[in-house]
Amino acid sequence: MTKTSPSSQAVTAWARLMRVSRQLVEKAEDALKQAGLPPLAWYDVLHELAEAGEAGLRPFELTGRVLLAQYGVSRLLARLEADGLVEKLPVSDDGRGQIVRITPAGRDMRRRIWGVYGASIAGLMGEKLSAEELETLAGLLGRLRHPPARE
Amino acid sequence: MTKTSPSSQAVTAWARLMRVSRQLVEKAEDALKQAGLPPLAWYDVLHELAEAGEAGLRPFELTGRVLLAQYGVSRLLARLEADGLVEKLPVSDDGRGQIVRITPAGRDMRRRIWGVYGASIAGLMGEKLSAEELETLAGLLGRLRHPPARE
DNA sequence: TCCCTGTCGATGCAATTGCATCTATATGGA
DNA sequence: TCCATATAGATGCAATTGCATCGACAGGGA
Repeated sequence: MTKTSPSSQAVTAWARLMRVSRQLVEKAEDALKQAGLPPLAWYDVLHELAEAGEAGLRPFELTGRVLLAQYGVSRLLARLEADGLVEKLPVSDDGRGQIVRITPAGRDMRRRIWGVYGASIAGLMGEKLSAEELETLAGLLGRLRHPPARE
Repeated sequence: MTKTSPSSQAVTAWARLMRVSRQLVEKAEDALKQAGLPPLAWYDVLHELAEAGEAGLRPFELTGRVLLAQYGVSRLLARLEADGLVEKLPVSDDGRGQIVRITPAGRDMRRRIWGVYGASIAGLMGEKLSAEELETLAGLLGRLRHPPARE
């Protein structure tokens, strides 16, 4: 049976987590928008595809990695393809599916987004906490993951 | 001048923060939805208004406290009023404004949401980390706030 | 008093998101 | 083989959100 009433420490930590995470996302998104760059979700997808390399990824694999619903991935990929940042290839052994691969233009866009996004991260996190504190934070957050997770 | 390239620790902590916070919000929202209750934003507003008591709050004060844009507050208050959870009163010394006050039905709704929301917090945070760890987490998150903040 | 500028709150419209469902293909069992 | 069920991905429609702007009033200076 699960406890139904949270401790005061849990409530405080929860409130901070909610507030701070939303503030930081907002800051990072603002910086991108101001630079005339697409939103963070685009970066996430381009990043995953860049890591996947020439082999590419199936859309359903992406759905698992970025925190986006299936229809969100479908629509985002449509936009990325329309902008020439990714390409869709048929896959031989499954007629329903496709392979999505990042294009050179996509890699370039990823780099440009990172220029701004990375600077935001440095300013919002790197300047506020020491390397040790950041590791502590990451460790604690890791233990809150759902599902409890593979390291 | 601000650093433009984040440390690996900063990137890891950032990624965890983004992922975990979104997962937890999603879990909490799902629980509310499944219980047939309104979303978290409703709770935030009802909570602030409950704390403000009979004096109520001006909408622009709410805008500052909950992380919602001005038009978001305006529209949410319209819905809450339509549902009888809050009431809007004219304010004598400022003809543009209004005072928003929670109603008994609003207090009741807040309690009902808390029954589910509090249980989510207990399950998602209280069960995963000790009281000390929660305090550490809250402390670290607090130092990431924007603006750097009044304690 | 009369503007000019600023703030409060609301809203029209476009873009985005969520939900439900659809089509197409795969897979396994009778 | 044929059917029932499951999975991949797309999409119509409704609800929500963001952006820009509006109307109403406040506050100050000339």
